[in-house]
Amino acid sequence: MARPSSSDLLKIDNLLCFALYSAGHSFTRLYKPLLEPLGLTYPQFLVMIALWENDGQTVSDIGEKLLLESSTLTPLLKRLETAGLIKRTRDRDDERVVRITLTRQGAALKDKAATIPEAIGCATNLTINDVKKLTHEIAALRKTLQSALTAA
Amino acid sequence: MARPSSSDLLKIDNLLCFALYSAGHSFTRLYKPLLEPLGLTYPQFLVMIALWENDGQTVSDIGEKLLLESSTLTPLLKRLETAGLIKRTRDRDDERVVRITLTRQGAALKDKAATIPEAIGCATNLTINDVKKLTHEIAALRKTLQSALTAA
DNA sequence: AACGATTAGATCGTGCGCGATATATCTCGG
DNA sequence: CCGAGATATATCGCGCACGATCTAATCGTT
Repeated sequence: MARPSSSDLLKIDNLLCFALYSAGHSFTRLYKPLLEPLGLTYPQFLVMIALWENDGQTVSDIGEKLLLESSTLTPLLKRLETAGLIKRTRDRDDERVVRITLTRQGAALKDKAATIPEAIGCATNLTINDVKKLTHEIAALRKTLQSALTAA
Repeated sequence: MARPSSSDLLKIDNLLCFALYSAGHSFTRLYKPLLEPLGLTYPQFLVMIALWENDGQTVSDIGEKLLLESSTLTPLLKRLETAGLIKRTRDRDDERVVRITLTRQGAALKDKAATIPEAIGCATNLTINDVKKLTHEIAALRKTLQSALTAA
């Protein structure tokens, strides 16, 4: 097996990072028409999923889960609050902390969202096991990259 | 093997789309300090790679390659032009078309960039073959998703 | 030649996503 | 109890990323 030349490594189609980048955007485009009826953008959908999984998280809890900064989350959460899906309340015991809780509407939205992952799954044209395997591999890669980042 | 329940499917860590989304961002963060000396952002880097591979492409050529719209590319290309890395010129034969060509500086930047993919490759902690395999799988997935999109 | 339809880019408004910085609150040593 | 640091969130500016819309150029048909 030949060692890859630097010219190979600089081809767009050989770059793992570009594959991830473009596949991620493709997913966002695919989700868009499904999320529109719920009034959610794709990142907002991810935040809602995190909350359905575990209500009452703090801003930084969500940030750790989704790998997002407060500068991204604060405006996004304000939009979700304006939409009536969540409430942002300062923690009594520590006024620095903002705790995010689902409103009744926000919690109810979960049922409408329940059908979405299956529809997306179909579009991937992969078996459930292939999806599982790929998800796991990419998540492991993300962990490796993140630890390389925090080490630096 | 049990059929996955809808509650499983709505867990963030089981979502292929989230794995891609977050791993993509992790890559961007990893590239950032390496691209800073070149004066490039990550999407700008991708455009430069496309041009190093094939100089003189049109805006829509680049858009097709990278799956980006003119509304994204036009401002980005203007920034690259301001930075002196490319030139934007209307095609003589068809004045609607804008052709993107590398300046001497833009072409020269390729040498500096050549070391980056290897540094990134190391950080993935994967073998060259694993990277290749994963890249291929994700690219195939992207193609499936995109064809689902254009079909709709 | 002429005009409707198509095409290539550009522009605009909205929503991420982040680094740098600001503000408010808490913690801890003395 | 007080001030120095630490912590949680917010704010700001910049650069994507996209859909909707605009403009200018080209193409096709008559």
